[in-house]
Amino acid sequence: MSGRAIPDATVARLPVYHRVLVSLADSGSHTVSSEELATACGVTSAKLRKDLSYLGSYGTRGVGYDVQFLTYQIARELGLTSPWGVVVVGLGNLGRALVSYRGFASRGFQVVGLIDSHPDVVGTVVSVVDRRITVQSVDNLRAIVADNDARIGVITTPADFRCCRSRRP
Amino acid sequence: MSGRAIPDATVARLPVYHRVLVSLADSGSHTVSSEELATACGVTSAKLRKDLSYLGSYGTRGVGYDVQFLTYQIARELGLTSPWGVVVVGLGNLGRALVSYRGFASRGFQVVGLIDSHPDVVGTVVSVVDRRITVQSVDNLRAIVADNDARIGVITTPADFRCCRSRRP
DNA sequence: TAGATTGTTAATCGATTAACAATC
DNA sequence: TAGATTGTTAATCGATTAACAATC
Repeated sequence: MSGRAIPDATVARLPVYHRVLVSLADSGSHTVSSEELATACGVTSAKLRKDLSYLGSYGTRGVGYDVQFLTYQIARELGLTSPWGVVVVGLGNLGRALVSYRGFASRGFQVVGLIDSHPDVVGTVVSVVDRRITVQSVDNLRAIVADNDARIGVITTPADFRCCRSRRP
Repeated sequence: MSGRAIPDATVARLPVYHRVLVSLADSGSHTVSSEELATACGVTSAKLRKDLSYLGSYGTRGVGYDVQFLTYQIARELGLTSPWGVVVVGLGNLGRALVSYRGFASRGFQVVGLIDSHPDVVGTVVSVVDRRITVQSVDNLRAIVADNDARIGVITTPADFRCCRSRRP
């Protein structure tokens, strides 16, 4: 099953299934049928079973799916089992608000680098959820990304500044 | 052409075409070929022409499309020619920041109502871009929506509060 | 075993693509 | 007219659906 490509339309629905499964687990469900899960996700049970079949055979005929196990398998497929590294560029009000937001960590994102252009800000230490990170110059961006395998960049600079820089690279 | 249903996949791409056309107009283009526009939108020219053909025949063979005219036709199809009414519920920091954000108005949204639960806030007048609107109680929500033909509700209340209310309707 | 539910099949449906006639 | 580009056709490709054999 690992060699086959999963259809785009299926991949697009996996996050929905994952979210609904997490909330099912929160409300105490241990097992769920394709019919129940499909209804909760707003799709048909046939489509849901077809989608899940691309991941593998994780259900039990006559019983349904184990909520924990299926949640994990989808998370694994989506690359949610290890956190995604994020670099935040721009530590104004918005940037500082974002890095202290605990919702990122709980959803599998981890801030691994902070960048700012202002000399007074570079070198300062900022609290990021459970750690403290030193703000660095944009000159170090490439190294930060490489060292931490960062995959996502969040740009929280003023709009006009962003504009300026992209026109004078 | 007005009777036929436009495929979902096409409708999903129209906002992209619209945005790119607006920026082409900003940069002074008067005419654009399907090849140029498609490249700028990240699709193939065949797909673009097929998509546009569902709206009508708005191009000129041998020449291309008039940027202004095509922009307008897509805007009309998307219902962007008259603003969408928005009601904002919750006038804390986030709600107040949103209603004063000029980006909504320039993108075809118009705040037509403000709701808050706090008795001290109800009855106060808030500046909304170019007008001033009186904050009302949630009891008036239905009337506000009906009177202004509001189509979008933005809920900017604390998460736990939102939770509470949905469990005790 | 009997009932329930999955995983898969095959048919249908919708979207994409390449090619080109129409035509400015 | 000659060159360019649209709008449309028909073939291909991918997604959805309903049905049901497999099996817990």
